[in-house]
Amino acid sequence: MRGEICGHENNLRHMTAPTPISELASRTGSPVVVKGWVRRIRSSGRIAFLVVRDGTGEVQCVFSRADLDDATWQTLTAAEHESTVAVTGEVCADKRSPIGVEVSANSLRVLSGSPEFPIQPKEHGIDFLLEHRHLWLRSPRQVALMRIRDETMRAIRDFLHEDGFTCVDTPILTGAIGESAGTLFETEYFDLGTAYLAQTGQLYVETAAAALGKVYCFGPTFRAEKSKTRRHLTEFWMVEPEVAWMDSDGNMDLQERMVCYVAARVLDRCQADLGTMGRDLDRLAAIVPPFNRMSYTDAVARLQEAGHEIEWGSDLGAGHEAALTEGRSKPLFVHDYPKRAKAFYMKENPDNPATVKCNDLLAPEGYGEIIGGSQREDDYDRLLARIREEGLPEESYGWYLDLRKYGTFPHSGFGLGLERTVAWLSGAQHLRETIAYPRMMTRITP
RNA sequence: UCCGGGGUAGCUCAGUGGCCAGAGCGGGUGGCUGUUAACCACUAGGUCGCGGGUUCGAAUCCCGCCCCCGGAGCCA
Repeated sequence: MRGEICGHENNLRHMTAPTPISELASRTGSPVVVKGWVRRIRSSGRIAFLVVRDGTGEVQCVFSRADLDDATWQTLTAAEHESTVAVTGEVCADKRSPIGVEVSANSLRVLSGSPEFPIQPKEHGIDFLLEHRHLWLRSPRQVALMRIRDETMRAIRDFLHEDGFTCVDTPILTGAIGESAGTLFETEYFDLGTAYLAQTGQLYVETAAAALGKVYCFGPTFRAEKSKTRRHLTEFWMVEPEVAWMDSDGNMDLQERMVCYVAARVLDRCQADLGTMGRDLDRLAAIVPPFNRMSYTDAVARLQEAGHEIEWGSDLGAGHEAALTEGRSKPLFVHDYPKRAKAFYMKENPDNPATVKCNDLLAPEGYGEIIGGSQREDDYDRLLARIREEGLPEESYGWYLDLRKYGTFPHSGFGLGLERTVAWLSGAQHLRETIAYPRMMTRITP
């Protein structure tokens, strides 16, 4: 452990502690030990190049036959793609290096071999790559995506905490409750019958809003939908803020501020990784307030003018969303959808009872819906009526109805899909690359 | 579930009725070079998804099945 500093073994470990590759540029002329994985090797009769990465960066280590003993030279032949090595040498400035320095090596230890590493520096099919996801993660593009995802999550949490939110974790194992049955994963739960994996934390986080005012949950959610598109996973992460005394307009204000904050943070802190992804940075710089807000009714009118076949009252399809966001550089709010197209808990619009106070946020460039949000129905009788209309099991919603029975209050919230947001910000074409181990209809391993 | 595309070497693919099924990459051996997905030569490597049918002859044509891909629906 960290506290144990005495003992021969720990001293040894300390002595062989490697220098992170990210620090080499500031150590020109110094002797160093670099430990990491071999990305590439080019060896020959007189000189050899070993590109080593360690998670902080990568560096080329140069081995000159004339400067090495026979044993070290022989060892080079055992260094394979993705084997682990310890290289001892001196940091030398070199204009040809992308990081300005390379290591003039005088010794090499192969710590572990890596016979025939499956992933080559070439094109592979997606099925093969997913079958080897545990190894694919080592690729530069995947590393960049994991860092962008990490920064996106940090930015979301930082924004919410700076804004006075408290994180309240909601259960993953639940009884029969959620937006709709039929798309829930089931599992046996002792003597209590069937439990379901949560497809949202919203109903629970609503109750926490009555305790803490501004709250959010952030965790994995599960949808047993038989979706096979680039925009769907069966397990994905969602952040769900919920705010007491906030109406639908305030809800959109909050979404706008959060999305802009996150985009700015990723742009600021992930430039190199966005570069690895080939992302156009101007696209992220354009994500600033305000976002356009369009009512569902206006959206349908626009679509009809553009020749789309859509009736007022039916939900927007992928083609409609693409048409509405085409040519835009910022996300677009579409609000006040027809009641019959949306979930039971959304608050009826007093100005137009056929619609509810809700909104989607559609990302540009075809990334689609990254947020769904609404003001919640806070009237006991109306909510009960909606539960009955939808044919939901009334007895399962007792505690949810209680929230309207004991000191009800207007409140709103939304769910932002992490993977869709990361895909959009990074320019990834498919959600499956934005999470380390994507869960899809046809894949549960590795 | 529906629609479309696909399944040939470890990987990416070419091969649409006719000798023993090919290339590049990767592996192995040797050579060579301040190299950048290095290069050159040699070499090993195949149940052409599975089953049946047509034919003198099937990777190739027909039927059935399985699997994968991404689009729709659904949603974040």
